Amino acid sequence: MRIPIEKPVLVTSALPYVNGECHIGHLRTYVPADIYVRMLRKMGYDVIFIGGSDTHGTPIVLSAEAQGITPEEVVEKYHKHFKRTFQALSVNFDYYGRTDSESNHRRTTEIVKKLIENGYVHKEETKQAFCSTCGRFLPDRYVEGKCPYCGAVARGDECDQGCGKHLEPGEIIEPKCKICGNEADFKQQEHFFFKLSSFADFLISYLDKLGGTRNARNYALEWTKKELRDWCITRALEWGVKFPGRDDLVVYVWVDAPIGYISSTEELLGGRGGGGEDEWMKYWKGNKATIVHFIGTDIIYHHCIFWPAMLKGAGYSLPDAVVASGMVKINGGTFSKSRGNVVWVKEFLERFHPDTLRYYLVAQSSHTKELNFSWDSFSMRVNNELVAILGNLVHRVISFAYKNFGVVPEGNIDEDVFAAIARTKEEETRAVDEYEFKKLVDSAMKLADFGNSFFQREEPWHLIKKGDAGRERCGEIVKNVLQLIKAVCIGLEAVMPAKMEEVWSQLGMESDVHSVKLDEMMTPIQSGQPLKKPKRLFDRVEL
RNA sequence: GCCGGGGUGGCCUAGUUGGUUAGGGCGCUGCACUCAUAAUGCAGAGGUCACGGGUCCGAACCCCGUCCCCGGCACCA
Repeated sequence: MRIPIEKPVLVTSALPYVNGECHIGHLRTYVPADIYVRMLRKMGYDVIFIGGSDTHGTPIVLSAEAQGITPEEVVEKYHKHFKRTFQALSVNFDYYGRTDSESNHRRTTEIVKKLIENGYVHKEETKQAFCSTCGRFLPDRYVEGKCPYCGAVARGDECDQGCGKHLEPGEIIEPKCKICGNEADFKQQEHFFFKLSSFADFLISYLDKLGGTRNARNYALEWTKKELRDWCITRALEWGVKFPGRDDLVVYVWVDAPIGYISSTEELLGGRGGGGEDEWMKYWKGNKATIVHFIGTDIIYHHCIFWPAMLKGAGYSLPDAVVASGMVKINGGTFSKSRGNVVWVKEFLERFHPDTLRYYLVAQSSHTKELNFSWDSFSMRVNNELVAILGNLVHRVISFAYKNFGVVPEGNIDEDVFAAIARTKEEETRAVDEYEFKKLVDSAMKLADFGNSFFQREEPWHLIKKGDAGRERCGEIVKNVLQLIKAVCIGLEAVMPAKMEEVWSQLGMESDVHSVKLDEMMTPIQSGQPLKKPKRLFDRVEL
């Protein structure tokens, strides 16, 4: 689906939970989001790109305790880490915020109050596991015991290894705290619930029109067919956004996390432009903008069910599209830190150029499908595609041209060449509309292939030795292939911004490759423009 | 169990409304080329599209049944 060109666009990328380092699984969402934003800008859209760190919740509190530091310090450490990682990978957010910011606390409080005012929140007494050794209430994932039905080991609210039954609070036998290993018991506690059940009809019609990838919509629609249970939106915890009027409760992280999209927009636009402090409302009130969320398939529920219901209940604009990327596997297995089945981005970048990773992440599989990372497939992509097809084309042609002409030679661009470029431009545009980033790179690489084939067929290295006429025809061939390189470069800038900047410079282009529009693929390269001495683009990967 | 996504030559994979010899990549074989990072180009071998039935002039694609793989099943970031 093509989004309307007249409206401003807000693209967000899921907020990383900052209690550990960035691994390549995270990037499956951030890199395509960045590529999408770059492509939209090339296509003439007015876009802002928002991201941020998710900073609240029990895991961060526990992580802090384990390290003997405060939650603030944990958050600070990994927030910086993620921010630096994104910079290193050219994932250029217009604003990268955090959910523990003053403005997010304020916006979350405002929205929760609005939900209460509108009658969407109610109080309930529930049983909650409590560990007296740790002195805290335990979320389900930290409770372990026996299933009352089959006797198997059960966790929290589900008998996950036995009969699979859902367990009501208090049902589990011999509950233990997974943090300290001691016995836990259940206490009565007052909690607040969001009336998700009253949004069922709204969600069905909303999801029906929701753009983005099919997997997100299908999953979410499936849930709406079942009974929607009300959400418990409070936790007995210190670290978080206080529930209005209650000092002992904070809101559940999935309330304040997505609100981070709004508060980050506020922080970005707060003091900007003629719109004054309310500039952000253009994006979040009255459906005046297009909102696109990039997420992983693991959080579809929160973005397609819970979040739109909250926005609707509090009177905010609704997301127009949710783009969900498939999960990353490593060597065919699930991600596991303990088993060492993990690839850390930091270590990756010590060995390889960030653009090779950006390329791999989108070239390896279609966006909504699972991506199975292996070093073998990585080296194959780099050596057979980036080195052999793209790097080689750029290097052989610019080397030849630089040596024999020094500038872009005179000559006309062939019809065939323009036709191939036009076709590529169309394919690339369609790929963006469909959120098929693999098709984007495949299409650009096909054009590079065409360039190699064209150069080979015309044998300019023979022509150059055949007098003035030969030299003239040779120049024309070279100009044609330089035109192809220029077009390939524009399309691939979104995928490999740093590397394409190098190519752009070798071509002797004066403009900024990052702000060039897609239409320029068809603009003839200027004859007489001085070429730069070429350097290799990519090194072969030897494992 | 329920729901979703898959099962296409040795391997990975395209094929969105059914239509001429099922595309591409890796690997493999042969030839050509030397501008280029032993990179490139051209040609070739290799598939009963999981299995069984059905609809149709015609099905990888639609319907029914069977088998196998993966993921989700809610308060877990």
